[in-house]
Amino acid sequence: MRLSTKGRYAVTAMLDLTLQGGEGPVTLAEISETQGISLSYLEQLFACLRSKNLVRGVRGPGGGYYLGRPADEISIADIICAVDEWVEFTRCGGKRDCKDGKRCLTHNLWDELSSEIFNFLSSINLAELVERGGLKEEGCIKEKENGALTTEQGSTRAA
Amino acid sequence: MRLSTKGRYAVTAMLDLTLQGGEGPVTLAEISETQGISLSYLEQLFACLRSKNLVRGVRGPGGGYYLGRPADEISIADIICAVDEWVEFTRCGGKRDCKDGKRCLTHNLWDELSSEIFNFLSSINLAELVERGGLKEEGCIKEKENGALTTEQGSTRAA
DNA sequence: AGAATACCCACTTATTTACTTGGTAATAAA
DNA sequence: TTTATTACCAAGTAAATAAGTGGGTATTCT
Repeated sequence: MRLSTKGRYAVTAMLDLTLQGGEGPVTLAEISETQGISLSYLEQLFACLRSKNLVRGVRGPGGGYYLGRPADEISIADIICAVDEWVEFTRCGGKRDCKDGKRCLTHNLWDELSSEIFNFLSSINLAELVERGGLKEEGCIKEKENGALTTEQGSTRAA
Repeated sequence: MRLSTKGRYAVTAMLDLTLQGGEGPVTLAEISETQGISLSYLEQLFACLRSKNLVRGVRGPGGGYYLGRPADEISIADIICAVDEWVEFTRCGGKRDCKDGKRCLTHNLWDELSSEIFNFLSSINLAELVERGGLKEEGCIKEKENGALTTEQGSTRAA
């Protein structure tokens, strides 16, 4: 499981694409400007996204990028997987001794936690995010009563 | 939001601690051996965990580490926050022009997604993980027929 | 023809991971 | 009291990754 800023960049860019996508293709230059991501880095990210058919490029003047399929068919997990490798590394998989069971247990636990997060991210798609203008609306996601939500320095958000 | 292998190491080590914790303190050497993490790297991770009172060290022969509080009061988010910095960087926070709204919108969307993941990780504690030997059991998390996740209501899982 | 765009690749730099080395401090047991 | 065992500490190195640069080529619209 891996969820780094790289994946976040990709999600942010895809959100931008979804928001502006109705009016024809969106150029990387626009996204670069809007989101403050370097153009060439965006190109690299979009090369990944394109290879997974999450976006479709159109060359020439007036060109740019479309979503590769409807926004409600692109999950956050799709995007992060495309750029983030997401390698499920269990070192015990083959080479090392894992027959005592103890090590495998914690590994299994982590693996399941990992796939749990994956399923969660898979259950959210771009259309939902954009429709709601966020996640806060009823029915989808509720804030905790303690208001433990995003802040710039969130290290004190623990329960 | 950040969820790297560093946090995974910490969670794995804490799981190991929870599993073996009943029989007195657990040494870092044991965890290092069991989990295949270098001793000094573990020391660094545990320095972070200790500073947040997630673990308690006992020096001298027969020493080692205990959990800092009951396993059902330590969430996965607690652990990851302790070692992973978890800085919520929204560049638009102050300096750059963010009045056109477009950029802020995608940033807000991401921020809320980020805190959603945070809440999810906050809702899982070590005791649950160990009790169930995993997450798949009924009662905690149910899979929908389509494979997406369901929670009791909304997405704020009962912790 | 020329400009705008995607597309491509090889490189650099900065940051983070993961590990190493070489210690000091406390404490249980010999 | 000595010694071994552990936590604790700090300053590094090495490797991986993230992020950005610079130089192109290929399409396609005007």
